[in-house]
Amino acid sequence: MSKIIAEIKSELKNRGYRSSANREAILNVLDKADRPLTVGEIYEHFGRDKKIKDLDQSTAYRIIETLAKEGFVKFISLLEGYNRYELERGDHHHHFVCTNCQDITPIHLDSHLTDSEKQIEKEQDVVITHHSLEFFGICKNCK
Amino acid sequence: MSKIIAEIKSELKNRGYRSSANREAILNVLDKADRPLTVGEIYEHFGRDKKIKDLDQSTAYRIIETLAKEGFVKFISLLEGYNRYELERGDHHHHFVCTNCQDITPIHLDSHLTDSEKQIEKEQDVVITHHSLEFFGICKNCK
DNA sequence: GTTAATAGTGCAAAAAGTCGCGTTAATTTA
DNA sequence: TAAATTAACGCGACTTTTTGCACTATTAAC
Repeated sequence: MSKIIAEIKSELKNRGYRSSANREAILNVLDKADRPLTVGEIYEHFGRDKKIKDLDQSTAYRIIETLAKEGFVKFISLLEGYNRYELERGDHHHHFVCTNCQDITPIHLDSHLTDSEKQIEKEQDVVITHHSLEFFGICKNCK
Repeated sequence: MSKIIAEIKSELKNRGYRSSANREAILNVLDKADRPLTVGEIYEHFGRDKKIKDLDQSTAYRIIETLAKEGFVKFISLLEGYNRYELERGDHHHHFVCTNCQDITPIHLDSHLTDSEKQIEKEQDVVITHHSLEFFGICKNCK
C-alpha cells in the first residue's frame, strides 16, 4: 500500500469512519491512475484486477462521494457530461485535454490565479475557497 | 425576438439547418436566463411558458448538441455531475458558485490567462483553443 | 467473547442522459 | 401545388447516476 493511501486510511479512522475493503480498493485504483478517472473506468479496473467482483454501483458512487466530502478525492469536469475523480495529493494542478484524441495531461501552472481571486473577492464581496481550471486544444501528436 | 436570437436563426439557415419551433423555443429560454441552465431547467421553463408542451427529451438534448457544435451555446460544468448550457454572447466570462446556496454569478476577469496559455503551449508543444475556469466559495449573503 | 449501535452495503426503482430507427414536416425542384 | 429529399422529431430501449430502504458487518463497550 502506498504511503498516501495509508495516510488517508488512518485519517478516515480518526474521523470516525469504519474500515471498508471496497473503499480501500477504490483508493488503490485512483492511486495507480495517471489521470482522473470516471466511475466507469474505476469499475473496469475492478474487473481487471479481480479484487472485488460484486461491488454495487450505488456503493461505488457513495464511496467516491464520501472521499470527496472528506477532501481526499477531487471532482474534475472535462466537459464530457460526467465527472472524473482523482486523488488529492496536495499538488494543485490543472489539465490539458486534447479535443481530438481525448488524451489528458496534468498541467502545473506558475501563476496561481491569486490576484484574480483577490480581485473577485473584493468586487463581489465573496470568499473563494477553490476553483477549477482546465485547458482544451490539440496535443503534440494530433497537431 | 431578441437581436442575438434573430442572428443565430439567420446564421443557422445559412448553414443549411431548417427552421424548428423547438430549437427557437430553447434559444429563447436560454436568452432569457441569467445563468447557465441545466436541461431540466430548460424543461421547467417550457412548462411554465406553455409554449411547447410535448418536446421529447432526446430532441432537447439533440438541439442543445447542435447549437453547441455550431458555437451558439456553451457547455459549462459547475461540478454538479451534469452540464449546464448558456448562450454564447461573445463576452468571455467565468462563474462564481456559492457552495452553500448554489447561487451562480458571472465573473468578468481583467487578466485572460493568455500568458499561462502561451507557457503551456510552449512547454507541452500543444495548441490551446479554449479553457474552462470556475470559482467556488461562499457568497455575500451566506458569509 | 457477546452485545449494541450504526456505518457500509446491496437491491430495486427512479431520474438523467444517449442512441437507433421509423415517422413527420420544412424546403427545394419541377 | 405536388413530389422528392432529408433535417427534425418522437418513441422505446438502453446506459449512467441517484435515492430509499432493509440487511450486513465493523467497532466499541461490557
